[in-house]
Amino acid sequence: MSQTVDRALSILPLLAEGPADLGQVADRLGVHKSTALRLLRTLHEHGMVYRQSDQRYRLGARLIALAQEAMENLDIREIAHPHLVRLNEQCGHTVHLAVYEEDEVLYIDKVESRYPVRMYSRIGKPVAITVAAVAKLLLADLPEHERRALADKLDYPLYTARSTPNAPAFLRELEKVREQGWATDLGGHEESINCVAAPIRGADGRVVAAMSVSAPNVVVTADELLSLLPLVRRTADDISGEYSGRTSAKGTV
Amino acid sequence: MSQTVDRALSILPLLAEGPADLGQVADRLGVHKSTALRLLRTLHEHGMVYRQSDQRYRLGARLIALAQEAMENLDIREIAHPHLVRLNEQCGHTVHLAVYEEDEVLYIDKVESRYPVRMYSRIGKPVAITVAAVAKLLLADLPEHERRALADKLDYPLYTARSTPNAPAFLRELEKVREQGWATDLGGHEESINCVAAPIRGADGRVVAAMSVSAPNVVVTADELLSLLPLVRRTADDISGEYSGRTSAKGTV
DNA sequence: AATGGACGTTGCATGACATGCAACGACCGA
DNA sequence: TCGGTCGTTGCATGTCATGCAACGTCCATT
Repeated sequence: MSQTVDRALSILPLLAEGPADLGQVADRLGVHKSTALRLLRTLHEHGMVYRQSDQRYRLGARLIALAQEAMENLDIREIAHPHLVRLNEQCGHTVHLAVYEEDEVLYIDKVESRYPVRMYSRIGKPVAITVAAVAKLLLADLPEHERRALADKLDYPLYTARSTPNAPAFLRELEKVREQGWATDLGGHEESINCVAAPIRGADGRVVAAMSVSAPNVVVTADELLSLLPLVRRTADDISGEYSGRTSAKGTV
Repeated sequence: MSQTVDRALSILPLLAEGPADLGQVADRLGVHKSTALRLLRTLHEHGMVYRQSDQRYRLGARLIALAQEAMENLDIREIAHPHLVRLNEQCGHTVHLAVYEEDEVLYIDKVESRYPVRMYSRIGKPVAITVAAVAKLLLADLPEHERRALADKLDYPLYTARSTPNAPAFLRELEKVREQGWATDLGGHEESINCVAAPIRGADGRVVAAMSVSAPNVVVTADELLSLLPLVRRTADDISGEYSGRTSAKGTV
């Protein structure tokens, strides 16, 4: 691996925390100022970082544009979207689509109940991996050794009293999710929010994505939300079928 | 500028067009396969590219996550600025915009008072975290354990007789601010200066920034300044709406 | 089965180039 | 006016990125 590139890329998450000046970047990288300057200049030429008026650096617009393109290239997203919209029309709640990649789970699509306009605001954000229903489904499908290794590596923040507290509890939960083929998050992330989720599978049966319906319990109780499970699972299965080529888009009404 | 980093970054827009294998990347870059391999490996370690099951590379999840953070950092100031200017035109006083970042509260924008008497502050400078109205709003929104931990860590300098004296008093004040949804600083930082502040919230309801109007009491009394509260809150809500995508900026269709 | 080709991967010798140093200029606060 | 901080630049050094060639593997073809 390349030391120079490694250093340059290390600057990006550093700047994601907030703007930083040259000296701060150099310190955090453990290199000379002039070295940091050259790296930042190169990043700047590619638009990955932006230099604001006070001369401090922050992440650049090009990064955002690239990420947009990256998401549009995910074909699961394209296939799933109309199904998510239809589900949203039927139940009225927020619908999420998420994928797993290298120790992270990301929301890649969202249909917000109250607003017809597609919102990108939260898309791309890593989800609370230890409690989110979609995360459980995606991790439950990993080979056992990977699952175990990942569970040990994770932090288990106690968002609420119902958050998954530690690795053993998480592994037990994943086992349960694996067997039943669906998952919930009942107030594990935010006290008043419940989710119910179902997996989307590829032709080989492996889970390629997961979708969920979320609603605050001031709108519907957990039981009422759970009654949507058959509908959620059917939607997920429809997407699975289309993604793996078993059915066409037109076939599902 | 660094040749190695330059080449590595050139891979990203290339992959944005769609997945590519090692040979294609090497060709497009005009380098040897082994060179391209090393660059891709480094990118991979940082999560910027992802290797899908057919061994082809595509843009990775970390890129999307980074972009998400970048947007959240970039947007608020740009969106807020015209609103701040308009508010300043209406009331004539100094207007501040601040965000919370790693145990600090920073001013990220400021519109100067039209009155000759101006208060000292600088964009990018940490605010007096224990007394500033914007700081109270931003800290009041933190999860309780973080709030408590931070309150214990802070110093409580007695700028004036009305400065917050210690952690318990600060936590009580934060609780009050949290409930009422706005905050003031009446001579807590400088004897003669009063502020009134309101929170700006993202789509998920969390406080992403705070804005305030400040004026010395030789210009307006505290009561007169407080009468501006509805206007300040309305401005903050307008910014919140635009930031979270519920409304669009004026002039854009 | 056998063979050829395409592709990813790995040590290695070479020199291109990234690095740290020191010096300079600009800016800010005292 | 002066000292201090910060960004910037030219340069000598040697680190480290590079291309080469060889190897392993997987398919498709014969």
